[in-house]
Amino acid sequence: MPETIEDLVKQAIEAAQSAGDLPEFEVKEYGVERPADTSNGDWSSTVAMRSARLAHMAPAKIAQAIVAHMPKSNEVAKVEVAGPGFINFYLNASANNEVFQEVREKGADWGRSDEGKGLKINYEFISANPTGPLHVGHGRWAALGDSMCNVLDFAGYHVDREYYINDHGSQMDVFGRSVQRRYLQLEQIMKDDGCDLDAAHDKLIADREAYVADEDDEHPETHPFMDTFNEELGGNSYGGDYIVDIAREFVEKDGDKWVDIPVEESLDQFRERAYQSMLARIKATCHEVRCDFDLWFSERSLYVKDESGTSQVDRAFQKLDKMGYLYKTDDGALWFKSTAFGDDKDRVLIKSNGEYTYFASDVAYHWNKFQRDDYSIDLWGADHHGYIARVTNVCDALGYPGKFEVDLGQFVNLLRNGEPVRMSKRKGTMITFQELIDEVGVDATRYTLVSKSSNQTIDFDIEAVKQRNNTNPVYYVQYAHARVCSILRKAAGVTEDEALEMGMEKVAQKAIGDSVDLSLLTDPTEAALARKISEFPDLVLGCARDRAPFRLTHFCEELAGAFHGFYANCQVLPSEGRPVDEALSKARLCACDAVRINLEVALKLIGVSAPDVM
RNA sequence: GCUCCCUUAGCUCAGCUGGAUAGAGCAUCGGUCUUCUAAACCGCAGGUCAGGCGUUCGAAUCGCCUAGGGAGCACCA
Repeated sequence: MPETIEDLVKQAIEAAQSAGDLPEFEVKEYGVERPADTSNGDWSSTVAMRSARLAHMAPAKIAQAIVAHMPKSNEVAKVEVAGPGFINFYLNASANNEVFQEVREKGADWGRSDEGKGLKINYEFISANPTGPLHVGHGRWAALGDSMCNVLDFAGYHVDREYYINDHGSQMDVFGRSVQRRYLQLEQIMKDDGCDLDAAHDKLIADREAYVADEDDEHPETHPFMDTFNEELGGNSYGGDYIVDIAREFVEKDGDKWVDIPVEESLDQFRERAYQSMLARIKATCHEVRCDFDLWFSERSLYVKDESGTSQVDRAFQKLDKMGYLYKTDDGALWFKSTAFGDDKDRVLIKSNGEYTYFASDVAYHWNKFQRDDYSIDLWGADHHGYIARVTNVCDALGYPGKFEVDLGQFVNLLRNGEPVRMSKRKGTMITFQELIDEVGVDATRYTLVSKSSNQTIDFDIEAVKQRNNTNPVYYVQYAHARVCSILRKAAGVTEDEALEMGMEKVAQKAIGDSVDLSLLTDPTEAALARKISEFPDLVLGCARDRAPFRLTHFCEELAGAFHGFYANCQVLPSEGRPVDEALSKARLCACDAVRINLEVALKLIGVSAPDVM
């Protein structure tokens, strides 16, 4: 429809110019948009105001000249000049309502486009270390990243979803040693107390709880195991309960097999198997929140030597070196000339002790991405913003300028009844993302986490998001969907079970039939519904372009609101005391079905379910 | 000191790449179910868009400055 309006304006201007009512000038933008207020029409053009300077005429005069030469159209009922020079278009009812049938024809593809023309985008997100469970912040990246990928896919891009596993650095050893220590403690307790594994496990957890509760370390006698654990690992350890849980898996599988083996000899076992266990938990959580990846990329793989004896990191360095972007300092460290691209300082790739930095991996990793995809987007937490310049610069240096983008997300504050949930990294206390979704549910969690602009910090109040009432927008939207389904079932004369079996598509078809006269829909709430639905394709494009999936939640609420308003104002099915003409009823059912489809499509994009019954 | 994000109604936030009288939801108050799901609808009230200067036909939106809040400035990952 915006194209139609733009075309009409274009023709009108040309006609006005050849008639001599307007001077010759070049139009850059026709400024076709939807007025915020419906009383200003269905579509509007600001071309007159935009052209005032070029035409040397008052905007209102230009607008009048354009309107005077406006060609007739079957779809436009009225064109008016308003305000300082707006040209407002009022569509006739049937043109406005056609969108209901259009949605039904397109079904799950309503709003899909090929705007991206299949450009291959690599979208990397979450990428949490495999040394601990996901927390709420990661949950936000899951909700945001997955929704963003859905939107990009829907807008015609080819999206590769990727999780980068930081399984290479020294934190992996720390992780392995932590599990190893806990394993030895479990075995020790079982031996000393003569108890079973459950009791030993409970003892360690209780010891940990005492440690966490003992804020100023005034009662060390209540947590001897935690203190020994910290002491033995020199404070370089992971303390969370999950470490004990993983250690427990070792006891279950291997018994006391490792007790008398030197710790350095069993470390590989503990590190590797604990890693796999943790990764499996992370994958399970991601899957549960409907966030699945195309590739779990291992950082280690970048260091594996091929037949030629070089790794991906080696080859990436060679490439940079050939272009003159690397240099060594006397202490043996290897540097990337990030300042050549405007960074504050150069960045270390290999430390003077010979170890590779995290950045070294990232160089090879991003190079790897560009060999597979056309464009790379990383979703990072706001605390990593200082890291953007060096990676961007390395992508430039590798020959991919303008192909790398970072989307930053601000943090999540976890609250309960308005009070901050206390978490201590030192003490290893936190609420995991898994615990969060267990408590509040996937739908409410995802909806809440995606519903705000990514550069806004979120206050996630557990008790508020748990509320199953009108204070929670996710249920407002889902309720609208369930209501629509209920009407369609009733119209088709099928039960909930039958509908489940048939699918709502067929239920709707049975209820509506083939011939529908949409021009019967003349109520303002019906017009509002059509208008809201017709905004959807443009909205999806905007979400993709601006990396702003949160707008979908606003759309869902607006569409649900438009539907509830329509429902209250317009009887769909005839009932006692409220007769409805059969043709009108069918037309309204058609509108209902379009709402159903659009809500399903929009909710699916943000990974939230659309229940048929509530 | 430098970099990034934020500041809009009592609260939580929109405002779609500068447009018409700045909008929702929640909370408060007042109405609406014997009738298609009241998890809903309708209505009242609520604002110096943090402050200032500038850009122009037009600024919550763009630029500069100031104030306040958050995050980051590693040979950690």
